[in-house]
Amino acid sequence: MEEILKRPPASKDQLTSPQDLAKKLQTLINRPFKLSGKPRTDGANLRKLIGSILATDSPPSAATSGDFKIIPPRKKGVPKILLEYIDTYVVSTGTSYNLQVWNRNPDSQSVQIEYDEGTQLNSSEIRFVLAKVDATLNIITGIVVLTPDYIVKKFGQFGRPTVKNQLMISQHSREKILENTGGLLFFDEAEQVGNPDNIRNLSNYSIHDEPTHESLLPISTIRDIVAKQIIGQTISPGATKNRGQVLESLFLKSFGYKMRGSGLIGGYPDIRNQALEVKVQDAQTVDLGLYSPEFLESVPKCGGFNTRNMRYFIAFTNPASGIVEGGVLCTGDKLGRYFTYVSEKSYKCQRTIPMTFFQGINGKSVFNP
DNA sequence: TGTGAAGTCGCGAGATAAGA
DNA sequence: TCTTATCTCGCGACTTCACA
Repeated sequence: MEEILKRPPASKDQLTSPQDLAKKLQTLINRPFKLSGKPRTDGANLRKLIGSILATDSPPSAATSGDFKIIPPRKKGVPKILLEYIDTYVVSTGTSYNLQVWNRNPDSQSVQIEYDEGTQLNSSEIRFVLAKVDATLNIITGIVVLTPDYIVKKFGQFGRPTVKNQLMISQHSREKILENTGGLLFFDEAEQVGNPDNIRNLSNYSIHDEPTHESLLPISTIRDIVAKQIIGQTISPGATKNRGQVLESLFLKSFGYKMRGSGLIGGYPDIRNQALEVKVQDAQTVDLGLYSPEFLESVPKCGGFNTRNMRYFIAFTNPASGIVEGGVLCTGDKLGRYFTYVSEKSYKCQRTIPMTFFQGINGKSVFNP
């Protein structure tokens, strides 16, 4: 993306009005836009396309570096195309579109850019540019420029922020671990929990039952089960969205739990009856979700376990074959000693927009229709 | 069944390190 | 000093789950 687009306008009043933004983007209607199937790539391509048009069609002059401050740390939540103070989104298929806004509440007055002369640009002034793409014809069929207040009035408030914690396991660390015996990095519990003989009782429990003295297995027993029954198993790379559940099923079977109903309901931890959270990972990022051992938090209905003494198994799968080649098994408190937590939580606000809304703008580029 | 919340995958881009 | 490679991490699209 052009460098000029990454700087805010020289002053707030230089921003192109949203009505004029919609007019400028009219040229994109019926323009070819091939979806790659990689969401992040498609989002970046749309941003570049919109950016290239706005950068060449009498854009605002950009502020010079000493004249403004970006307030959020690490520019978190600041719109990508700062020059026009917009974020862009691809709307493709489905019956509704899930608009996700990262690290800011679009309906708040939170300051994003502060000019030295005293004026500010805040969250509620960011404009949303949504492009409806026909996935069959591979063309842009409609553009809509929306303001946060319009979205709130028409579709309702943005939902409660969803927090997401992440952990990084570098390629180097991963390779080192896979060189260990059995490809496993294991740390025993500080104090032994449970009894190895409890495995005989597990058929009487559901994995969602609260852990008890009669159900908990020591983490060393879990290690033996992982080594013998989990490592070497295949989790199909095709099952992209439910690989965690496949791994959970493998544990369920290995522990001897009886499957009841659909069995797997997600939540934290995955296998509550063993105070065990399981993750499948073949990329560097491990998505920890709402709970992270970085922050000590008690876990409800989990026998007094907290995020630090919760047991974690992170399965390293081969990205091509899906075979579990190794992994990490330890309590939460050990994870931070060997891997890196992504600093500061990210959160997102979500707002569902029915797809019928986009059908109404077919062939048009409009502002707050 | 519809909707909001939570979870998953993994890419893009910026930062940093290594090499020429 | 410049270029290239690698690492880091922010976050977009999509899926799934929980619950009213």
